[in-house]
Amino acid sequence: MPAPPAQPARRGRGRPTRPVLTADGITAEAVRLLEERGQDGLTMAALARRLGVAPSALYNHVATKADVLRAVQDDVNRGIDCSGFADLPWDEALARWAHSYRDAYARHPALVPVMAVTPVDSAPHTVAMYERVCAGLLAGGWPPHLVADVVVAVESFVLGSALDTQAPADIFDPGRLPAPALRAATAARPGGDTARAAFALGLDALLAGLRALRAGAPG
Amino acid sequence: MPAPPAQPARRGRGRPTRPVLTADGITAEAVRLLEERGQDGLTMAALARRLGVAPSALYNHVATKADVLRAVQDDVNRGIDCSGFADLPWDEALARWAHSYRDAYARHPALVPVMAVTPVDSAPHTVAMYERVCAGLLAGGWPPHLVADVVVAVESFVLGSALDTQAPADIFDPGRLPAPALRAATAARPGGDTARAAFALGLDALLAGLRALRAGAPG
DNA sequence: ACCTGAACACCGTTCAAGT
DNA sequence: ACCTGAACACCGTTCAAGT
Repeated sequence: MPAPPAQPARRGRGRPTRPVLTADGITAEAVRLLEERGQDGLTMAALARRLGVAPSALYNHVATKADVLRAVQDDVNRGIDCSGFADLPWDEALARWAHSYRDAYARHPALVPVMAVTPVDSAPHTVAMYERVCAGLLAGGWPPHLVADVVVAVESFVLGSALDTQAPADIFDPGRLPAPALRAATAARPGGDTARAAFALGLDALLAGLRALRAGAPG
Repeated sequence: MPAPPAQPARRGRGRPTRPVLTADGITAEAVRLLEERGQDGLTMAALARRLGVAPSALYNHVATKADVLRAVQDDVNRGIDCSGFADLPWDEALARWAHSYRDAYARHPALVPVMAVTPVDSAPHTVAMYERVCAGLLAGGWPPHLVADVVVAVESFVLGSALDTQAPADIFDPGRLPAPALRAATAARPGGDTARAAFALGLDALLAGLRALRAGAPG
């Protein structure tokens, strides 16, 4: 959190008597901006305006906008629930983690491509998350050489599902094109939160398959 | 394909004697540009330059850049292999489709967010793809009310996996942060194409789970 | 060291003018 | 109808000048 300066800082146009910005304060404001205004709303200019500062001032604390996104991502990962890996069976822990992970990125879909590609190095909360997940899978008897693949597979499904939450409800409407099977399938689909239903079905299937795979391994 | 004009068109600065551009020609060039220069390389200015035209000329044929991306996406979907749904068991067809789908979007990761969110309406190849997939699942005995969820679940995994192919090899390196389980898991991971290994494991698990679910349904 | 303000090289998009 | 070229309202980023 950006500790509010005891005295109102910065008047003139030189160096302020006390720093106005901190890297953490920039990150916190970026998270808020992303939540309120979405992907396109997070610009360096908008971020600076909300911090009461000229855009160029940000560059004293971050190197690039990608830097800001990485910090925001680590902050989002801080909120993902890994608690199950401490005391639940690995599959139940994985289910809890996957749900929490999906929900977090459904709130921040712009971060999905960032998360899929950004090295974990120097992102402390992200490393802590993976550490708990890997420890839980190892404790659950998964052979070490498969653990990373299991994590990546579940994560790929989670991030794809997070993107899917952004799809409009009528995404599968074929318009005036002929598509009887597609029409039948969408017509038979129950109403409600369809993205959540697809996620639940897929996660159940994925976990059932992983259980079967795990049962075939020693340990 | 943009049929090359029989005579060199366009000299002066008024209306050309023959149209220089077509919507299909713009799409074809956009696909090439995206493959050669990647996401950031696909700008309206670069597209216009390669077509020998001023950027504003594009707007006589497409309404927005998002329009171009939608057309590119439908063109990419044209290349996805749905052949299995005609004569293979549904699970084998789904596996073939998923592999082809993942490979196509691994080549065009910038389209992943587009694909996840864009309505299928007026995208003929995309509608044709979903039609074959749904028909195959219905023919395989899936209850109609589950078909769309199965499609979306597999698709979410595929698109997440396509993004994962863009991750650097050392994405899980925790740097100097303490993370023994994460280190053990990454150290035990065999070399080679790790993204493909994770995709194969996840797809196997997902399909095994879907088979079990399908076996519990009538048909 | 850390801010401001001007500047740079871009974006996507609009629109009057030309044929 | 379909092009050009100028223009608009943006981007992210750099940098000299100020304290």
